[in-house]
Amino acid sequence: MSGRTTMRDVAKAAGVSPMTVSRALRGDTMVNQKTRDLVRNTAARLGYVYDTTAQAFRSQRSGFVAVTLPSINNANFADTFRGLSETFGDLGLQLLLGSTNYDVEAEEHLVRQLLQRRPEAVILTGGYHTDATQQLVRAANVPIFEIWDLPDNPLGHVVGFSNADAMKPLVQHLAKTGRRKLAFVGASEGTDHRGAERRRGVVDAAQSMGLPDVQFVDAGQAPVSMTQGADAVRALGSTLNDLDALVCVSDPVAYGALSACQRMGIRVPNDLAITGFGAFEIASVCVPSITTVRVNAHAVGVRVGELALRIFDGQDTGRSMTEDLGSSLQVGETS
Amino acid sequence: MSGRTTMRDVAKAAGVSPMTVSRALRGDTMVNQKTRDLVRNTAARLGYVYDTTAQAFRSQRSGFVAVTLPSINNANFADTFRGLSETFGDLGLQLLLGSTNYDVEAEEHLVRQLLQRRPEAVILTGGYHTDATQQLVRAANVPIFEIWDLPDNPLGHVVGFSNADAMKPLVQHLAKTGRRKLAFVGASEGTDHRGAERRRGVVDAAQSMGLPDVQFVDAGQAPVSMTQGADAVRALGSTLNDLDALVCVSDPVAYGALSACQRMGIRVPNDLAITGFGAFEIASVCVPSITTVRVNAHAVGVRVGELALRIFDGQDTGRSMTEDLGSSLQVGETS
DNA sequence: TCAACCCATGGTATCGGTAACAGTGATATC
DNA sequence: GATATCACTGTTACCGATACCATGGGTTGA
Repeated sequence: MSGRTTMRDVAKAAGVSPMTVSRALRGDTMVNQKTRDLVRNTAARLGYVYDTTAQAFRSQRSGFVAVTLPSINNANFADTFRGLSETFGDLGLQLLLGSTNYDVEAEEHLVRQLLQRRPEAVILTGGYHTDATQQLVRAANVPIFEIWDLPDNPLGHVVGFSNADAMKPLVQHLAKTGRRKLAFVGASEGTDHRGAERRRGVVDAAQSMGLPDVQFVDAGQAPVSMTQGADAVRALGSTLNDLDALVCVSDPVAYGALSACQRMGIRVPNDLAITGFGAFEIASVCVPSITTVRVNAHAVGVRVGELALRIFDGQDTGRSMTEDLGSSLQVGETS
Repeated sequence: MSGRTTMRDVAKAAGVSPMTVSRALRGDTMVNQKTRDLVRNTAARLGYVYDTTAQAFRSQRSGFVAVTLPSINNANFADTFRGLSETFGDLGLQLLLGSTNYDVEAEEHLVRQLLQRRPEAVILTGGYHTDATQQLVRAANVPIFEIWDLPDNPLGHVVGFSNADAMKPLVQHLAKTGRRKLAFVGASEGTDHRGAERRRGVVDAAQSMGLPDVQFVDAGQAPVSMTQGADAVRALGSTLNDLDALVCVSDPVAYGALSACQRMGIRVPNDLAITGFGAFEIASVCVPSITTVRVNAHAVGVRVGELALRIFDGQDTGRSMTEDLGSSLQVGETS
């Protein structure tokens, strides 16, 4: 009477054992249909609410999957999360979400906390983590997924794409349309690992194509916002005249750069090309539309869920799987 | 040996009782500093990972706060979530997030699932729910918060603002600058309750100011995207010439409308005014910048956390609190 | 010297489900 | 008619932490 209604109460009211209540409510095991209905009705009548914590405790299966994202306020990561949510939801698993704010130390703290909930799988964005984080998730002894990147030494499974390789077709496209002097607009060194990879891809591609050195425009701490992108470009001032193209770390940054150019009277794409990354909605809606790189963020989430299902089902145990979902150039009006 | 390391193992290795390990690791209770260090070192050496599920079970405190949002892919809701995350994180509580996709039935399903985790508080976006949802959360007997709205019959506490009232200064501003024939661009009836409130606010304000009837432009299912906004405006065709202003349900929709106008050669604001809602970053960055309504999404999250703290501390028990955080007009270049 | 008190620690029962195994009655098989 | 098989239900013992109470040794004060 003091606490909430439990299975025991339901059992008593229905005249059966608690075990039968457990079976009737879960539905997977054998119970007479009549008994099942009786129990379910009784439970509903008493307003019984199943206690997943107790179930998780006894069965040693939390029903959780831990997910870390650099930022939740990002359409692409949100899409990935949606994909994960749908797929794992179908498996009866709930997502435990944490945001690292692009900081590996924060990620470590977060992972420590998430692991205490005994997740049945761990999904980390990116392939760059502190040593402690790596040790922790390895010791957890559950499937590990690294997403949105193709790490050299993965912790477990990988579903992503090469951020560096993704930039090659973009640079080729720019070179082919006569742009030679490029600048990369991105976050300060050391904050955004995937952004740094993209920059590396641009620098390497430019070099291999015989273009002059790629200038770096520091737009501040990750995640770089539209405003930061606009400010960084505005700060370039007349230096902009020497450039042929601004290769931005993301579409929001590219859009900020575009708006700054519009305010400064620089004609895009005539005077300057601008490119983004991520194929955010704004890239195709804005005027002029932005040349960008499409990555299927939603598919990353779905694919992780599908692989996890195969692993839980006992297929593909042991072997670490890597899925390169690739990326594709999406040419817009800014180049 | 078979399972994971438990407190018993740590206790044995450190030569103390499990009870002492429990106290030493939690840190709030009385333990000799030397013993505490010994236990902590032993735990670290053994790679012990605290089991929050067991703790939650035994102490009947899950450490969870349930949150439902209409969509995670929305900068404003993401800001609210961030505010919640920060504030509840400081209280040692973890957020359990679910997305309803603007559907009260989906919300009911979600709430049912979340309550099984025995959250210590429930936070629902909006004030419109199914009867079953209302019954469920009431029966849960924990603090309830409804956010982003000011419901007439709140379930518990409220932190938000009036979506209808927020539109009044906007319509006044439009009227004052000579715009008379307004159209509201938003989601189909019945999908977006807060959007419908905004529309009602516009209709009422226009009426009380003696403006002609406000036309409704259906842009499709919520959440209405930039693309949907652009398509809806494009579909209006020459009808646009009869209008003075497009009042859009959100900034993304307004931006879509703006881009459509730019492509159609309609001059904004000369031929047509456009307004948004939410003060998304794009509203201030784009050219021309969009007139919008600023709501402090982040503050909603923070405020809920602060109120929850007061409730948990035993102050303000019983009484239902309502916090109207208001909103403010942010005039841009599109009007 | 002894009661009163505090600090630090240990022992035991228990939170609400379910795994594992043990019945029980009905029907099928030889 | 005895046995095997099946469908269904019950009994018992936990999962890993901690609430609650007990206890031992040291200090204080009269």
